[in-house]
Amino acid sequence: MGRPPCCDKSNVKKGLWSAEEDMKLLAYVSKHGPGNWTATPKKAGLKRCGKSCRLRWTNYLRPDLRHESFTQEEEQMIIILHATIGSRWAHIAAQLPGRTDNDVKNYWNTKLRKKLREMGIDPVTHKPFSQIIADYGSIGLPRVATPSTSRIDPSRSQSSNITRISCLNRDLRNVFMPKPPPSQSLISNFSLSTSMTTEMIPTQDSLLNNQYPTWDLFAQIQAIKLVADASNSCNNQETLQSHFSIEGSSPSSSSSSSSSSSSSISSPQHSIQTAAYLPLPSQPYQAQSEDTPSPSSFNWSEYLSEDAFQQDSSSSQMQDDMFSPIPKLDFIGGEKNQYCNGFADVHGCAQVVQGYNNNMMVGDPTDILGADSGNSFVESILDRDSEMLWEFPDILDDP
DNA sequence: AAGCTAGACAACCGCGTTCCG
DNA sequence: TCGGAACGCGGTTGTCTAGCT
Repeated sequence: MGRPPCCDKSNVKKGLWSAEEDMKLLAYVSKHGPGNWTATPKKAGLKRCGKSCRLRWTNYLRPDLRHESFTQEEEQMIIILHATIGSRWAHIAAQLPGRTDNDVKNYWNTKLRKKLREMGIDPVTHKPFSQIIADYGSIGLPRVATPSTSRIDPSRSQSSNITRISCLNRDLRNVFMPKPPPSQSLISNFSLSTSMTTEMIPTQDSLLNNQYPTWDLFAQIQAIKLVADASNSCNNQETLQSHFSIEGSSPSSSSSSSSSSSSSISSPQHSIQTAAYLPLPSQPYQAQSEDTPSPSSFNWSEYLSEDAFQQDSSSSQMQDDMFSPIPKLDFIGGEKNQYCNGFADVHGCAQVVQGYNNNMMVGDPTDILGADSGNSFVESILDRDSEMLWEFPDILDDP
């Protein structure tokens, strides 16, 4: 495809806009309104192509734009949305008043991605790196030939893992995810630990086309709004926990978890699976006290000792629900937006987000990336990871 | 002070989708 | 129904600037 006709002129100016050009465009659009961008540059007296004018207006001159830096709430929103729907910048930006897709995209690329990396979280999958490695090992993907990798020699083991990491993304993308799904974490958490074949993994398109009920894009966005609203309306963490079951970890408790060798820890995988795919409970999730065994609490020992290809009843059910051609969830059916018309529906959708909150945003979810509480957020993730690695040092080797 | 580098942000490019005659 | 134009989107590149050596 060639250049659009409007941009096919050799005398079209490119590059940064001058103040004079901005004034001309602003004056014209203010008078005539946005639209008909092909004719705009000529009528406004600009030597620009229409596309460039539209972009300038959309990304910079529009009066409803906010030009100040992103707030923590916005950061959190972006991260959650990115984990949920991937790099759909326009959709993400639509949830952030006054922000453009370009703003969000740039902010993600320059700030948030780096931030997550520094926290040890893969910005693509939103999973801790070590968990990705564990997943990678647990499914027995062909490993890169490294001469006599030792289970005992940590340095060798480490280099082996690095080797794995280096090809992990490629393998995951090419073998399991031909096209990255909206949230690779949610999909891969499920798929990589079960016997599902690649054909069973929903594609991005199928998810967005409502073939899988909990993935309706609009529903997710509504859900995210709900969570955000709830977060804002909650004055303290306890209240929030009672609403959304922020499991276990106040900032103080998260650090203590690493010192014990308890074998029962929450699995990011399991919780997210539950949040994303299990049929909806009729009641909102209840906050669990630390003494009370939680239905969603998870035992890595049991999990890891299981045959990787043997399904327990819950995961089978989960799989049934997720991949049944006819959706089983009660609220399924009808128009796209119908999914989230009522609270129950929104609540169901919100579980996707809740899963993320449970596992990623322990601590104050409204303050996940702030300098003050960032440690609790990161520590809790890394604590769980290091605990897992401590308990199962071989997990990164052959399954 | 000059050169270099990384970060931030603006703008462009290419492609897919939608609109319209 | 079809084809071209317009639009929208995501990825990429270009430019400016602050900080460092």
